[in-house]
Formats: sequence, structure tokens, C-alpha cells
Amino acid sequence: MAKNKRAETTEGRRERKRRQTRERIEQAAMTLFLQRGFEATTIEDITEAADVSKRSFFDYFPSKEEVVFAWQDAFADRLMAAIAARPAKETSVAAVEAAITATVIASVDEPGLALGELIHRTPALKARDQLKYAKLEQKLAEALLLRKGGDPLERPRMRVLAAIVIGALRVGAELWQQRPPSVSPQDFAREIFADLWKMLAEFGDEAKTRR
Amino acid sequence: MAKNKRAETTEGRRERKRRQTRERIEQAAMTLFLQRGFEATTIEDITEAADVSKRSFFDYFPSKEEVVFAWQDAFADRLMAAIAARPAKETSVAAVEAAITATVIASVDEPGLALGELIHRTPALKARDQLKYAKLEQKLAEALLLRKGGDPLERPRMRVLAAIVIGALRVGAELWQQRPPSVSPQDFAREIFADLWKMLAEFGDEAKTRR
DNA sequence: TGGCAATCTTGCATTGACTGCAAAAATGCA
DNA sequence: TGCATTTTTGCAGTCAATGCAAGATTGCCA
Repeated sequence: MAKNKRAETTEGRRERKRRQTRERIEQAAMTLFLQRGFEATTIEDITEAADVSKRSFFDYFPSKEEVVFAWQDAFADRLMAAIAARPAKETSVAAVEAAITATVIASVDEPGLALGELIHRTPALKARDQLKYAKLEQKLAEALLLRKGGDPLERPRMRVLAAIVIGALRVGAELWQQRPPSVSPQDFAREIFADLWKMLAEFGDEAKTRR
Repeated sequence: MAKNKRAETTEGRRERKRRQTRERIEQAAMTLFLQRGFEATTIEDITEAADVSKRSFFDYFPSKEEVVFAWQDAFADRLMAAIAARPAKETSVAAVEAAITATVIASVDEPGLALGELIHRTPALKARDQLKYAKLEQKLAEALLLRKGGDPLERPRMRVLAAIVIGALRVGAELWQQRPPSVSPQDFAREIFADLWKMLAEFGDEAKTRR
């Protein structure tokens, strides 16, 4: 089973082969998924293409779905790091904008883009995809709270801010996928955030003057 | 298979028995799920308890998960209706608040409350649960857009408003589940929304005066 | 270099969700 | 009562996922 490094030494043949096998499975799976769809691809198809036994697949990935989402953990980790890196005196709003923009830009070229459509047309994957956003939101909320010194009273506030921002990220990702990116990711992100804050202010004012 | 009424006449013996069977399955499933967990309950356990054949289960529900989430469609439909019922001259912000509050209040006594914990501790259900919110959000966005006469330029705006409000609903539902409801649902909803709009205004102002 | 111990890979068997199909049972109606 | 329609069921089969133990590989050291 998956065990880790014995010492902190360099990667031995064992580790290397294992990583290579993992990549071979991932590659084979993705190719087949994109080519003939997620459900229409069986584990056996994948293991055959990757030339490993059917049983071994589960030694590398806990489930078929995980192959698709494995790479996405990286995004959440980067975002956390980006948040933590913002100066403490910066407002939460400024910090998320900067952190998300930076993380998105740093991640925009990854295979994830091609996956969007696959996920979108596969119900089981769609559910898992949403879960990913939920986890991201929770992590973001924690990171934001930490910046505030962990004050428990700030928690609901940061939860809501996280929900708003991740919501915007989700909507933004959708818009991005729909139209061919005629602008740079930077400009796109900037635009999205500008719109978002403007809307927030409007909605807020609207509620303020209401009743 | 599931066919509908032949004419608009009253419910015959056939329809009635079918509905009863469906309820029996649902009841048996829920009892077992809550009692021994989702994964630990097999379809056979359920059908045995409900006294139908294993095969028949799938004549009533497309999957094990659907039993859990079937009732939730009702919420989305009610919310849509509530939005549509708001006067057209009302602002979007005022309309969602009123509609959501009314719908939540009308739905708060349903079995859903007991399910929260079950869903929370079952990964597969958690994913599906998030998908539910996503769908709700989309429907809400459509309903809001419709109120605006369907102007395509308003779409992203309404998508974001929907994301924000559903985000607040999600966070609110979580808070509600955590602490014993010491206040009425009405007051709780009012409070949540008041906080939300206040936060929006603050975040908006903060962004406005920034840079 | 040979051999041992740790680790990986694989085959085999099993469970459980889900589907298709056709026979059998129940129901509605003339 | 008899027949057409609908429902329920049994059965066979596919596929994901898991446990287990035998077989192969690898790292290491005497």
C-alpha cells in the first residue's frame, strides 16, 4: 500500500516507479474519460490501457472519481498559503481578492480547464465538484478567521464572506468556460471582483434604505 | 413503471397503492438510515422492511441516494413560486428575503431537520447535498431574472445575488443545526438576513474606499 | 553475491448497487 | 366474467469496490 519515504533521502527506484505508475493510470483514465465519457469507461479499460492489474487501480486511487479530482487539492492548498501570506493589517476583503486572483492566475493553465465540460455533463462528477467548492469555502473561512486572530465572534462573518467569494469564483469559472477567453485571466479576475464588490455595495445599500 | 393519471379524475386504487408503497419504502429507508447509517443499510434491508421485492425499489427510486433527497425538490419548487409571487416593483433584494423567509418557515417542520446529521456524516450524501444547493441557486437565479423581464444583461448579476443568498442560506442552515433553536425560525431568518445585508454593505464600502 | 525482509502487484472471491428482460400478478373496465 | 393495461417480481448480468493471501520486486547487508 501507499507508504511514505523511509528517510528524507532522495527518491529511490521504488518511489519513482510508483509515481510513474500513478501518472500512467491518471493519464490513461483522463484520455479515456474525455474520449468516451466517464461512465462509459470502466476501471478495466483504464487498467488495461495503463497496463496494470485491475486490482492495482485501487492501490493508487480510492475510487474512479478521485482520479478526476486528485489534482484539485493543490488549488485549495495554494489558496490557503496565499491568504496566510497577506499582511495582517490588510482588510479581509482586500486579502481574499489578492489571494484568489494570484492563485487563479497561478493555476489557470492546468488540465482543469479541459475537465470542465466532462464534469458538467456527468451528474456524479458534478456532485463531487460542488463538494470541492464547499471544502474550499470552509478552508477559506478558516484561513480568513486565522488572520483575524481566531476570534470566534468573527466566524459567521468570515463564513459568509467565504461563501460570497467562492460563489463569485464559481460563477466566474462558469462564465470563463462559456466564452473563449478573449481577455487575460488577470483582467478577467479583476473585472469579476470589481463587479462583485460593486454589487455587494448596491445590495447592501438597497437593504439599508429599505423599509 | 411510473405513469401518471389517465384522466384528471380522483386517485384510483392503483395510484393510491402505489403512493402507499412509495411511502412505505421511504419510511423504511429513513428509519434504517438514521438507525444504522446510510452505507450500512443495503437495498435489501430496505425492501425487506418495506415488504417489496428488491427489484421494485428501483421502480420507485432511481437510486439509494434519491430516497434521501426526494423530499427536497419540494423546497425548490416552493421557493420558485414564492419568488414569482412577489410584486414586480419590489427590488430583487427585498424579494429574495421575503421569499426565502416564507419558504423556510413553511418548510421548517419537515423531516429534513433530522437528516442534517446523517447527510453530514456520509460523504456520498454530502456531495449530493451540495449539488442540491447548486441547483437551488440556479433556479433562484432564473426566477429572479424572470422578475426582471429576462434581460440577459442582468443574468450575471442575478447569478451572483443567488449565490450570495443561497450561501447565506447554507451557512444559516448550518448554524441552525448546531445550536438548539432557542429562537423561532422567523426571528432566526430575520436575524440572518439582517446580518447578511449589513455585511454586504460593509464589504461593499470597504472595497469602495480601497485603493 | 546470495539471501532475507519489507513492500508491491496481482488473482480470486465476494458484496452490493443498478439494469434489462420477460413471466406472473393485480387492477380497471367493458 | 374476460381481456387489456399496468405493476410487481425473479433472474441473470455488469460494474465498482474491498479483503485476502500468494507471488513478484526491491532494498539492504552479511
